[in-house]
Amino acid sequence: MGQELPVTSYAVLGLLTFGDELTGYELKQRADRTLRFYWVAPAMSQIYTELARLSDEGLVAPRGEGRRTTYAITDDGRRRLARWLEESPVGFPVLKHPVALRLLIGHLVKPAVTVAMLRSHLRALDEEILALREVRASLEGADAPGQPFRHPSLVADWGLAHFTQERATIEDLIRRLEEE
Amino acid sequence: MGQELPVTSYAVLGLLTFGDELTGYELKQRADRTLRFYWVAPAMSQIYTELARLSDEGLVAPRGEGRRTTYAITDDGRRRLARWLEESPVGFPVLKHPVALRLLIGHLVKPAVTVAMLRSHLRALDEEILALREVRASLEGADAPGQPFRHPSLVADWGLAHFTQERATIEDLIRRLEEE
DNA sequence: TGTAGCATGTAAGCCGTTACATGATTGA
DNA sequence: TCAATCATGTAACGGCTTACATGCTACA
Repeated sequence: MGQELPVTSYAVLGLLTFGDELTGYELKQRADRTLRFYWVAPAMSQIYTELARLSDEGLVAPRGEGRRTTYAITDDGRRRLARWLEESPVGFPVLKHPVALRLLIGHLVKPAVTVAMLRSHLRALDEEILALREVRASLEGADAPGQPFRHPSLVADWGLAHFTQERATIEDLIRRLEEE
Repeated sequence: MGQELPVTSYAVLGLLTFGDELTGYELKQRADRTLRFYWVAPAMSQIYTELARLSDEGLVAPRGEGRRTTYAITDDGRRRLARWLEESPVGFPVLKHPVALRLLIGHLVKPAVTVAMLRSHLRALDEEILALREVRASLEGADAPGQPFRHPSLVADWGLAHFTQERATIEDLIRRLEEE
């Protein structure tokens, strides 16, 4: 016990710090709803792998027999997360942006192809913004300083600002490409 | 020949569409300088793996014997890239943002810890902005519509806007956290 | 009664990293 | 002449995905 865990382990563990205990299945849903915006949405099978590992390390405690096992974070888990936050190096964000990648080599295709791609990305962005707004709305009422969803709501606001700005940039790019 | 390649293959291949031919070593440098901002900076060994694969598929042509082999994109490679741009689904960006992830569970540590992390990220951002500005500056003079670095400069501008906006958001977050 | 959602896993395999290994060339 | 940089690979392995497999429960 005690080796360095992959960041995704901490991410999953972090999802259990909001006062409830969840099944693997529910954890996957929470990850899809929130974590996916700034980390990843691990595959179902990956969630179970993480839960097994976290369990082995005593960072979560399974409860319930047979089908439908829920997991709660332990005191050790909470301490371990806090230590991770305090001591481990943070690292710079990694962005894998297929739209930017394709724009880079836009000289290989007709401008209309690039513009169509950007428009399609705009639609995808709108959907993401909508989904994130819903998440943000669901945190309202418990998002003041000191309340349980304070930090999640800060992150959600950040995400919304990010998407909104990207939306504006894409629109600007379309404009510039169409002028040519 | 002709199976779907991983996106990173296309990314590496794309770096060879700017009129020059490079060694694996030089390709790595170019990736570190530019690709890393919106895709990844593949490890040296990965570059060589990609070059072997692209070579097998006839998308790049090696030139030069023994030590120091340069690679140029072939006509097939250019066609393949164009087809990829036109036909394959684009996919939404994936962001792995350790700062956002840690902010999410900020309730586990003293506010000062979170603020310190954000400040440190601010410094990292400044370095990235500086590096990207240099890249952008190096494209000047060939960045007008129709010129070879038109698209790379569009992407660089986008990246700068993105980092600048993130910088402002982080400063705002620090302000909000310090008010408490 | 049957279909969608809940729930839990195993196996194979790809992508990519780190570590290791080797040697030539250039310039202080 | 010695260190930094250029240059090219191989091996082991970790993280994560996709595909496969199984079965219960709620509800229309």
